[in-house]
Amino acid sequence: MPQEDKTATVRDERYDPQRVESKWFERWQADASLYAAEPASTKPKYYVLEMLPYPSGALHMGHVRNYSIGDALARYMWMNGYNVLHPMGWDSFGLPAENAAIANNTPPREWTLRNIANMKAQMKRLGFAYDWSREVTTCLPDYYRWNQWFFLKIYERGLAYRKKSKVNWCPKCATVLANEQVAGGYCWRHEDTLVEQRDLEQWFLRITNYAEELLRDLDKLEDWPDKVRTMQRNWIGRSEGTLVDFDLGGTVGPAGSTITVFTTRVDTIYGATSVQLAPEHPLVADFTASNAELRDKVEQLKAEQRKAKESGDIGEIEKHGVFTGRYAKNPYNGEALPIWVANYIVMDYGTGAIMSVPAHDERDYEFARKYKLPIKVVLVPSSSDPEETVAEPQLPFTTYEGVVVNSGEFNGLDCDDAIRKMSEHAEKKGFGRATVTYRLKDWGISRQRYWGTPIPMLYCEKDGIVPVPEKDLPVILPENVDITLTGGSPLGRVPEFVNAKCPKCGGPARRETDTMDTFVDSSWYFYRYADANNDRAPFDSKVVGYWFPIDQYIGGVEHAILHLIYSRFWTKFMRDMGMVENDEPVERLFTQGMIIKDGAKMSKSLGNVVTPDEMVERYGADSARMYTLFATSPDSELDWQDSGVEGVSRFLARAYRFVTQRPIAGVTAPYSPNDLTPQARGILRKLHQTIKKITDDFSGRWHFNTSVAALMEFLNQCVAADEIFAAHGDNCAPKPFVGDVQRKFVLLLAPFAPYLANELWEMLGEKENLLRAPWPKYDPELAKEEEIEIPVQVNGKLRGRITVPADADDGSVRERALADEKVKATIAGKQVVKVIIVPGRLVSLVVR
RNA sequence: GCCCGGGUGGCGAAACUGGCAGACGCACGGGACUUAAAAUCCCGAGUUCCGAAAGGAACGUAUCGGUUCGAUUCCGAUCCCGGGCACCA
Repeated sequence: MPQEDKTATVRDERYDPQRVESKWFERWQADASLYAAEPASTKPKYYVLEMLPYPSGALHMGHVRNYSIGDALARYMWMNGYNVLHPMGWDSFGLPAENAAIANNTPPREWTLRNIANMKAQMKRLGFAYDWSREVTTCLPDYYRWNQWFFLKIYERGLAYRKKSKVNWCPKCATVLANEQVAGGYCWRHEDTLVEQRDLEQWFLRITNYAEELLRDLDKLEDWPDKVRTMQRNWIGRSEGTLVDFDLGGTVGPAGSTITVFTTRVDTIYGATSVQLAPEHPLVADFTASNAELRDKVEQLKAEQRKAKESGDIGEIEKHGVFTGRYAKNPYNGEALPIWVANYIVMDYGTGAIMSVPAHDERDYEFARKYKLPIKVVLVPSSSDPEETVAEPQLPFTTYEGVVVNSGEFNGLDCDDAIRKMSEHAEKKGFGRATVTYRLKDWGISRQRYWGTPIPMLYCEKDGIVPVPEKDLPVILPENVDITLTGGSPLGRVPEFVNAKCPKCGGPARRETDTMDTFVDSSWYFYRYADANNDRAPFDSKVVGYWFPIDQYIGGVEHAILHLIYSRFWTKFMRDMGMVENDEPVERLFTQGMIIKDGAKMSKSLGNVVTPDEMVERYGADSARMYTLFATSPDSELDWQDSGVEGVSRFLARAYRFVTQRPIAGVTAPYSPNDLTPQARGILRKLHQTIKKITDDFSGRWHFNTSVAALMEFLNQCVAADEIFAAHGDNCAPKPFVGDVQRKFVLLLAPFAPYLANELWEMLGEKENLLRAPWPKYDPELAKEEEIEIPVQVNGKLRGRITVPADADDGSVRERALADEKVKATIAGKQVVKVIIVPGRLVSLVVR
């Protein structure tokens, strides 16, 4: 029989991943529709998404890990009958392309597209099942034109505005630097040049309009990691407090001028002994106008603060301050408080001005001690004993568990009441009001860079700021721009780009030369996947309505804040525009751990990098992928060990042999488990336990490391039953049984090692695409153990083991336990006080 | 300083709801096959102690304490590692 001959030839062949993988690679290359999502389907939809990479040149192992998780899930969902959307794209604008262009004299576009081609080839070689017909490349006009379109919509709705704002400026480069290009306050290219802060006109998006909703809706994201939700909550930084106006008494500015301070502890305001201003506070300039000495001191404070901020330790700045010689009136008690300028007060939180209450604030206490300012107690610990005289609290006393004293009409209130009543009082009298502040700032999107989306705005001498009309989009990013020159936005040096006509008056106008932050690109790219080739709109709302929200998003935790907040913001504003119906883009989020090796994060500078290419070459894609899943659970840090890849590779070779030594092709007749030998029944039982285990892992905790371990256990048991699976094993187990075991094993392997699984699937005579083959179902009856071993504890210590039928009742288990020789010896001469039986798990005896 | 994770054999790890700690893999030791090696297959193994052996005992999940018949798991305190935020008023 020809069939037998074929079996004989494969049997001696060793598992050669290169041969197997190149064969399937070629086939998959030829079939573009293989992983295509169906536009309309009666199947339930499933949108699985992995964070798109920046095309830096080559994939690293972190990518392989990320994408192996998503790919396993996508394949599993396909096999479970879902219409799966599993796309990929390129976050391809950004600074490295410009740096590379300068270093290699290659235009950013060319450099980027070359990298994309290389990384796409790597992804294909790794066997990731992406629908490439939906590929999104953010640096191409058919994508970024929609960034521009969105910008116009945002501007129309008043959510984009222009404001002066501080940027990093290197005087030697004569250009703006991104934060990442500033190291310890110095320029990255000129290590001896201090970076300055300059005021530049920049475009901002009003994300703060959504601060409250972004915060509130975090509660809805139950399938996001708590860690990410907490990080976002902190980032938004909602804080309730009170604004209070301190009258300047006409000493400066027009009569009636005030300083507004923000405080969360208005209950302590009677204890304020000074007012502290940030060095950047606008009033400071007025105070120093006629006092050169004071001005110098303030400049010094400013410099100290800037330096501390840049080097990231504003938290440890040594507190300095200077008295301005002016006073402000505390509206609650009329006290005149000295106004100071201090280096630890920052302008970009609250109002840049605080009231200083040394007795009840750590920082104010420290400052007051240093400069010998008065310390006034207005809060004492609430005592359970009303007779007890008011204790002098240990200073500074900063908790909310206190009672207000020395505070006029508010004496005796506890903190929460005092805060409420004193805010109301201020409001009634007109010198203050309760307020909410956020740490979240509006999103500055202007970048003085070349390689980004041009902001579609014009400046006309007559008409001022004029948006580019929608019909003129896209504003194409010009090529052949010299970006090696220094001095502001590179686009500003391209006259053909800058010089334009005002769409209103037809007169000369100047184009905006800044480009957009690349986080704009990644804020909505996943909507584009749903309708990637639409040339009339960013996407069709109906199509997006079908696919959204994203069922599962997978990526690194490093994007927990910026990318994921901007994305949520973008979704909310698109919803308000009527473009989408979902409030949130992502239903479930998974953040995988990073990869370390030899105790440190894998990085080129540390020289501990393992590349996907070398892994694929040495072990094949299946082994490399499966190892990233096997080494540890996906959410943990992965400690890379080359020998671990070897282990997985050995397992795959065993799996190959397991099927090829006796491939039962095309035999699918039913068989009765009752006709099997005990050993074969054991295998069948283990098979169904393994199906359950892996199915549970996919629907639950995603501990794919234990899924792979379960496959290994199963295979080990099969290998031990050699006579069943060896050639000519017919008299040990019937063919239908062997074929059934082999097919199900291959199906279980498919999400983790797609190349090998497809090869074995074909070898078993299957013609149908493995992705469309149904995921095996486990049968609880077949998975059930007949006999189980139960430990017996005496006074909490393990003293014996008994073997009982799986369905034994408590009475017989108890009898067995007490009859066990070792147990009997231990409890001899003692009285059994209590017997605890946990069905199927253990017996615990308490004796005296 | 505050908020999250985490600490288990020689190594990577597992243990889902409080129920046999160390599954699975690596490395290691022994054996089979081989002229030999590689590959493969089988067996062993937490530590310490007792025993010639079969076998047995004690200890053991960062440290100390608590709850419980029983704790890697729950509670309290401490130490260490990683991440996030940080004079945020």
